[in-house]
Amino acid sequence: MARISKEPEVRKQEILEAAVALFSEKGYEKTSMADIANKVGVAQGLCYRYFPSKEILFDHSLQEYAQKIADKMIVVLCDETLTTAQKLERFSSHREYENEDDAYYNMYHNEQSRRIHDQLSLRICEIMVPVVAESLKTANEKGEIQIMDYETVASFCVFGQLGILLDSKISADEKNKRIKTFLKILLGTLNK
Amino acid sequence: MARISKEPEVRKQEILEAAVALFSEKGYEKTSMADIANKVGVAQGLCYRYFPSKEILFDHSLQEYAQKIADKMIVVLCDETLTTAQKLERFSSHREYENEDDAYYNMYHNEQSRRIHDQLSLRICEIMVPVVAESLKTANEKGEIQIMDYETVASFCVFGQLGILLDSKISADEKNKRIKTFLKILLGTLNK
Amino acid sequence: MARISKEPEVRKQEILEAAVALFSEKGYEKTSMADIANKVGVAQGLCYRYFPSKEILFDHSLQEYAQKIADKMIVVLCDETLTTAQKLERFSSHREYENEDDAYYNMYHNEQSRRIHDQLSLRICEIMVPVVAESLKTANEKGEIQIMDYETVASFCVFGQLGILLDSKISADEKNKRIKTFLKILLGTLNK
Amino acid sequence: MARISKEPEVRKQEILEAAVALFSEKGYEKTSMADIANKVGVAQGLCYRYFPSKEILFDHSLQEYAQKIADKMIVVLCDETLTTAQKLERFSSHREYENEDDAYYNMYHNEQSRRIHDQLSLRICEIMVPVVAESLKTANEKGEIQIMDYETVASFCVFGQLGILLDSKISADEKNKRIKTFLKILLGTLNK
DNA sequence: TATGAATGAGCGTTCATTCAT
DNA sequence: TATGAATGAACGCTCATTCAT
Repeated sequence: MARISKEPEVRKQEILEAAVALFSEKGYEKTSMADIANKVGVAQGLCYRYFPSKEILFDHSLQEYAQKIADKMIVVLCDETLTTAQKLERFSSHREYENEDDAYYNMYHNEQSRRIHDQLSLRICEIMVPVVAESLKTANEKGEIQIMDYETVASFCVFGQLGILLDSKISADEKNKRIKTFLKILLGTLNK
Repeated sequence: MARISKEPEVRKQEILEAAVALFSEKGYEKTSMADIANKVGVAQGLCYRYFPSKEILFDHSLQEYAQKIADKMIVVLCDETLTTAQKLERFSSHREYENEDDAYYNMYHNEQSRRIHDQLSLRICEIMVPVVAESLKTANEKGEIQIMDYETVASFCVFGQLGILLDSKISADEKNKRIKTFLKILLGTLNK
Repeated sequence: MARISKEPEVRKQEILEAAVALFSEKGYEKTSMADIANKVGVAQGLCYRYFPSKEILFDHSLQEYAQKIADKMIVVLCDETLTTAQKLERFSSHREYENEDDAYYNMYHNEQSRRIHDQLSLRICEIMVPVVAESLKTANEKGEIQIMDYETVASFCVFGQLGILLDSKISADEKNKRIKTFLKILLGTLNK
Repeated sequence: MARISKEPEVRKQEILEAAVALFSEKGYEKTSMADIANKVGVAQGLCYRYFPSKEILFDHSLQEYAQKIADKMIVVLCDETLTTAQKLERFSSHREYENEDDAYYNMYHNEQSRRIHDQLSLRICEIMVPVVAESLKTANEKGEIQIMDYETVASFCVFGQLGILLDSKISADEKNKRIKTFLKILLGTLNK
């Protein structure tokens, strides 16, 4: 086949994107390196130039996706024009972070890949905790709220949402409502 | 080889136990059905009499283990001789639920099997939420605390701990302290 | 389970019937001894009391079925009230030998089991040749037709139909017509 | 092991030839993909690059062999230097189409593989019927014989031989004689 | 005669990875 | 940098058959 050379960085990213899409669609085991190479339109061997093993490629994919979702959340959190209350409002509306258009959408909605979904959720939370902690600290300094252990509170605020978000029996609207209400009370009453 | 017949229920449990042990030790992919059969001391094919596929055996294992850990937690939660404060005290001391003696110990401590660890943690939380909700309701009726949406609060209390528990950079003692402190404040201040 | 003893002959027949049904439905390889035992409602081991191996059970099944179909054909051939022409008429109407009600019907109509179909067709032909030869001899003696080598003629008459019968592109009516027409001419013109 | 790359077409053919040889020798079930790969001197997995399953490889083998035998027959049928009588003469001498030297020889002579033999015979017949029909048509136009439904006559001529050819109790010479004699009479007397 | 849990060998298939080109 | 044919090891799974009861 015609041999198309590209900038290494570009190729690497292409492979990563394809991997994310396929892992999210079919899960780790059901996705083969051949599938990924195929999707990129590239020889199997090439993937090994950029990622030494499937395992490692998978880890990068997970990180890539988690970071991508987290980045969207961070934009809201760091928007200095919003009050903490407003941030909460928007933050708990999880739908903003997903987009039917991009390759990542499936991961949240394909029951087939629950395993990946679980891991991904945890990775996103891990990324978010320090960011939220920082955000709480700033709010605290502004006098909006007063708490002592930012890390712990942030951790509860972030991971605490998982139970509700992962529960497929609750509607999206209900999820928003519950999370928002709870966080408001929690952060509000934590004021001394 | 000498042929040893057992009650189906017994055999099934034997296989399940071996599966739990091995999956927790080496992870899903690195554990083969042959490994499991070997550990039980039984022909490989026999496993398929009781579990139609490795996937299904794995799901049962996960459930089995999650339930086992959860059961230990539930004992504390339902101990009517303890006050809510005491429950919190003991509850946040996670070590009680693990036991170096049993086959399950590895799962929490083998970095090799983080994937399983993640899933397991989530499954345990899922089991605990309704139990905790019930517990909160009881406490509420006793007048110890006053909250409105037990489910949501329970969900945050349970899943909220994950961030701290899964963080390998925090010592066990520190974990206990942070969780206990946070929950005390949360449940205390939630009183109207 | 309740242990139901039956006359050996009856049991053997039961197993044979179940085997015929399943082999015809799913083919040799896709049918397991367990399937057969299940269908009879009997323990797997029991089948081995009556048939020493699956291979042998299969051979018996094929023979059983071929004989069953052949028997129906033979009835027509041996009906002394019919003339040779009439026999031809009815004989070529293959549908008479199949019956949607019985377990055997599938074999002719399940594209999945072409392999078995092929073998079965040949076995039926093998059974029919000597019978047809005898029939031709009788007709000859009556002066209806005159031929020399009954065996050869019978063989051609019987196997010669296969090409038409096995051709899925020809309708049943057309098959009848072609076979009847050909045989009429052949047998008619063989008169000296 | 030393890695020897070949043109896909070449490799595919190699595998096909090995498959034909082994299937014919030991039958479908007794031949494993490992056997085939071994015979080619190649990794087992490679076979799956060219044939997605054993089943499909088998079908191709059958077709390959049937076509090979049929091709030899067709050469005779299409030899314009022979009269129809001569063709019959040579045609019925089946031995010409088999060759102890080639890998295919066993198939006809190994009682072990009767199943394959049966299927193969039918496949060959299917290939031959239209060719023979065409040949009859040509002969007809030359005025040598006169018949109406080439297809039907061809089908009887071809499939009709099976009973005799497959009968292991008849010697090869006797088979020739019977077939030749019958066909001569049949085709001769079909003239109007 | 009948059960059905247990055996054990083998098979088809997959796939991460390598390497000659 | 890129190809893709080839490797080879392992794995999940099936199943005919056995045997203690």
